Amino acid sequence: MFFRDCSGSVALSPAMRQCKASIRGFLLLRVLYMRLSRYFLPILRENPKEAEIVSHRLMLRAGMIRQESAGIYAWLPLGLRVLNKINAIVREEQNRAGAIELLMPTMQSADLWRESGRYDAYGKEMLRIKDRHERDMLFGPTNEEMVTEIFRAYVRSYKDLPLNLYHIQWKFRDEVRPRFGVMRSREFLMKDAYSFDLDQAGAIHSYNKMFAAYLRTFARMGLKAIPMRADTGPIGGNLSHEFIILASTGESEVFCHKNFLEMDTPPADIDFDDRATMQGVFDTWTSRYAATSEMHDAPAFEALPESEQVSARGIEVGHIFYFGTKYSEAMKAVVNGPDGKEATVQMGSYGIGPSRLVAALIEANHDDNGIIWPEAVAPFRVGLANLKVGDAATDAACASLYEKLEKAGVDVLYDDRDDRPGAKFATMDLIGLPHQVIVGPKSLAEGKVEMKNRRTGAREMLSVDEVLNKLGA
RNA sequence: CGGGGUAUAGCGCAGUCUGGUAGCGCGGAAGUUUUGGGUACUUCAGGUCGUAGGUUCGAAUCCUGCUACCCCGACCA
Repeated sequence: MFFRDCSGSVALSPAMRQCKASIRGFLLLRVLYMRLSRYFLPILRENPKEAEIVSHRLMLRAGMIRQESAGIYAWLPLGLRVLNKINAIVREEQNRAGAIELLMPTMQSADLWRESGRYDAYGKEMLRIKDRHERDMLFGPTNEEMVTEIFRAYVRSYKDLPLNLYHIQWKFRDEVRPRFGVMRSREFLMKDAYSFDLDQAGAIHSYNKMFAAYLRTFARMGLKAIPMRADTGPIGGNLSHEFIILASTGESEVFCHKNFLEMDTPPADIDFDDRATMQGVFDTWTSRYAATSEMHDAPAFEALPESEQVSARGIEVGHIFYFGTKYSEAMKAVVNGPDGKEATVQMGSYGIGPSRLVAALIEANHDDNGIIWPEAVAPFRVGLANLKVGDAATDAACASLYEKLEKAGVDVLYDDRDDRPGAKFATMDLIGLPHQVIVGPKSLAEGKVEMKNRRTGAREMLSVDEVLNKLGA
């Protein structure tokens, strides 16, 4: 606006002119950015042989990821868009629950881990590296030590509690056998949050807050995640839940009450600061039977009426832990309490794997033709297909639709490639955008375009205005 | 970490047994054709056959070492 106003009468300085030009260039780039002919979407027509499970196959075919080493992947533009959408939801829900984002480094000093005793305990899964000065470093598999170090450096008073710090950052665990694409990779993205409280009651409340936030997070992605009592593994502690989504290709066997599939998730305006409310959420969601095979209690499960038993396979998408003073004690993270005495802080940690979630979402949402993205995480909401590039009327209709959708802030990918209709349909179905707007000379002759719902397959013949209306543009 | 396997064009594969200087399909480029569910045809480009060494007049092919990747199990966000 400012530039348009001054461009007419006022002489611009060279710097201003350059600035204006670069802004115009930026806008132009933004428009071209989502034209398929100018995008980077390396689709594979054939199935890569190494991909055993459907999500891995579809991620490779849809040009979302590329393997660079065993268990190490590059995220291509389409995959990155999904990852970012997931991260955005995770962030919103973490913030809503009172967690605060920071960013810690991937490389850590071994000394930090020697303090907690985990440098030797962690085993070969931890990637150990020496720097040029022969100092022992490591690529972090998790961050309890580092966040505790940061906490103890600054926090001295109980008045600064409770505190929950999180980041979304790449982790490395040198898995013996990475497989299933990004489902079990060595390098993976993790949202890890760490809570600090003065006492156990406070720590339980922090745990419950994350518990509720996780239920909301997964629900927003269209996933029904079931919290299951879990083993704590090398993190330690005695209270822990895994969040599992049911999928036939899941890695673990799970058992639960069928009611989980119908339970309501906490609303957005629930009071995260009210202990009773949070405890209520926790109690409700842990009142029914739910366990992974490691924690399975067969007699208790079989005591349920058979019609209420669900025995299935599941994918772990989140894991939360309350471990008390395991790290704060070893690393001397203490605060002065109201009584003037030093108290060792109570901690918990809370992980979600966004990169794994991408695969899990595909496992839960696909058909023979490809991926079916839930709206909330779709790389683009709308796919606009021009069935006859070069036809003036079709080109004009697409350009107009494209521009209006863009202006309304609708994520749209415009397939303007000079290609056969069949190829475009196949591409759209493969990459799974929720809405397809199909524009060709036949329907256009009647003043209509076709809108197809990827999930239901339902097609409607609509006017351009009706399409814009439906998409909220 | 145990067991099994693979490595030849961007992807999927044949050729290896029986040594003679590399081929098919898809994809890519150019063209003609076609235009509402991966169109057909023509032409073209693209490979030091994972790597190092050995045997041989000659190695993708035979021998040895190494590396990478995949699968099955035991382990894990």
